[in-house]
Amino acid sequence: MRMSTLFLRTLREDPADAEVASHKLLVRAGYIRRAAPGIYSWLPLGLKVLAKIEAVVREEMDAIGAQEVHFPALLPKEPYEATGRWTEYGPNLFRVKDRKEADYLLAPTHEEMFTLLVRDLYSSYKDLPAILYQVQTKYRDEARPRAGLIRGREFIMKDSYSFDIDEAGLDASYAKHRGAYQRIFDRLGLDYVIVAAEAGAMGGSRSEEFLHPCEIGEDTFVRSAGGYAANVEAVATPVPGEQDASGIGPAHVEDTPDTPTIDTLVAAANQIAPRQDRPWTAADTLKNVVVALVSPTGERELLVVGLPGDRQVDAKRLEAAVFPAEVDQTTEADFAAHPELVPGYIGPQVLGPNGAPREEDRTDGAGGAVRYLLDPRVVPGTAWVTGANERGKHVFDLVAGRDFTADGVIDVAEVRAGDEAPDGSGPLELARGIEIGHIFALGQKYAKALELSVLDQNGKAVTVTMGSYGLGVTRVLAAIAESTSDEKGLAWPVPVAPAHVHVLATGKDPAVFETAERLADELDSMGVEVLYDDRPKVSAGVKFADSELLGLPYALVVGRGLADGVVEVRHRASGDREELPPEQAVARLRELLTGAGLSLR
RNA sequence: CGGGAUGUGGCGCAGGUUGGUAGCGCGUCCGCUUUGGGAGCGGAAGGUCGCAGGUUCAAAUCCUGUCAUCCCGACCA
Repeated sequence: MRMSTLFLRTLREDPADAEVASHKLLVRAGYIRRAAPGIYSWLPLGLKVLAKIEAVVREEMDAIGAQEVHFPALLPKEPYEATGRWTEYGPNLFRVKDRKEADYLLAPTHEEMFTLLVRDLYSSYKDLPAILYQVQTKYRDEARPRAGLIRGREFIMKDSYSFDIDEAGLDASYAKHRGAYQRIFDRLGLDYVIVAAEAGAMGGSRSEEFLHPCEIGEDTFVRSAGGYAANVEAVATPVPGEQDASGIGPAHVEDTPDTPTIDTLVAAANQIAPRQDRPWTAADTLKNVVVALVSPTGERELLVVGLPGDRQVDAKRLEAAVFPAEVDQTTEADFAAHPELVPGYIGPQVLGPNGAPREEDRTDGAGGAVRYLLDPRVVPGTAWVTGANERGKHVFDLVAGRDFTADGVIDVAEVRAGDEAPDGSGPLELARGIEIGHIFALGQKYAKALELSVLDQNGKAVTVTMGSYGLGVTRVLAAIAESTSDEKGLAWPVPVAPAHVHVLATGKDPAVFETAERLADELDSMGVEVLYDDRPKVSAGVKFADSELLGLPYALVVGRGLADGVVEVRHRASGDREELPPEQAVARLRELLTGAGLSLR
């Protein structure tokens, strides 16, 4: 490639709408351009990188026996109605109508299509196992696209699907994918952790996420020194043993005027009913948080979550826990429908099984007691200070199991650094990451919904067991850019760089250009991908700056040193420079690239 | 959905209170000079000032509405 004819314009200034490094630099360096919010056009250099990443992905997928297919991005709604996702996916689904007003969608993922394809073509256990995949553009109408390619509304994903006769087969397919993903990210030079995740939206039984640890990541995950790692949405709180409450006196109501918050309550408790052994703390209180849930069919229901007062409800954990219902803000009307909920003084005595009988046929959330779910820490025998359902009053020594019960358990309290790992492997630390891959053991949800079964050895129909495995190709590209770039620009690792060596001819001496061109040809003939900056009348400073912005792993500078018989080899990532005679420089580059795993002629 | 900010040549921005010829930097084009760290000088092209109404002799500027974009938030009764 020659810079003089390459379709490229670099920008000196950051685009105004970019916040994160990968976004700013990919736009400035002319790899991508914004077409609409969260939607990007790909320019020549960007496409080269994309192709490199896709090639690695394809090689490793093919290596586990997966076969590539390609579905349309534009699909009819029927298959998605069959699985319920036409509604479950909610506003995140791009919906379109054709001229006959028929509903279509831009696929956010393709479980349905793969399932139907296999159902149509396969009918025997002898056909299984099978793994199919595609590299396809996906569409999700994100509420808030951000950070350039990291959270876009259009993005490229490799999605694959495994089809097995039983759980053991699924386990094998799952393990194959896990291994393939590890090899892919290793080859791409992208740091990652594998964390336990919430199967949530895909309705599976178990799943793991591949996260690239990164400050600007949107996923919070935890890990312990002992090796436990999980998405914060999937952390299971260790359940303490039941307490012996026999020594705790009966619950008693106290006047606690003007204590609508946990802080004011704790202060009042220490005034009104001080403990002998230690002061009251927020952890002694039972906070009851009202949330409104909206089911996919639009039914609204109130839910009260009871949790220790020193913890807050984690919105993402809550969303994951109540899926497919959505969490909505509570309104005046919600409270009007439930006069027993006294804001600031809500207590378990009127909630769930402790409250009024349910009127199950009501769908507006009114009538009967509000459903009540407890944090796992609130085990039977624990005593709490909590609301007395009357303005200005709280109840003390209210014992779980003795004085109240709940409809169930919900593990949605915030996870904090220092919390114990559920497997006892030590305290947790919190970190952020970019989700670059997600593997799901789906089970039979889609196979059942779409009636995918095969005949087994006995001629009996058996529902197929599936897995689905996503890998965000464009997001991986952004993650690599994010983690390898510096203040000067991009700095691609060899396996994904749009080209390997940036040959720069600096100066105006014709000998410089002749030598540069000859060296570029030499490199090219041994299989090195070369970007040659042959632009005349462009100053050395501009070429250096562009070269650093574009971020090829190595630069070969032919310029003023040529008079002394040397050229310069520059290492983009480290900034190292070496001066060598031209022929040695070529040999040196060959050595460097071979060392980076490239096979050259 | 809530809050905040912003919409002015390809990109980044000023101008707006005080209404009166639409400006600067980068980029692009032409000429000359320059050429190892985003060059200099001279010339040039390129803009319905987001959109729609309104006020006014006159609107980028004031008023109303609307659309869009970006950032933060989303529970903590």
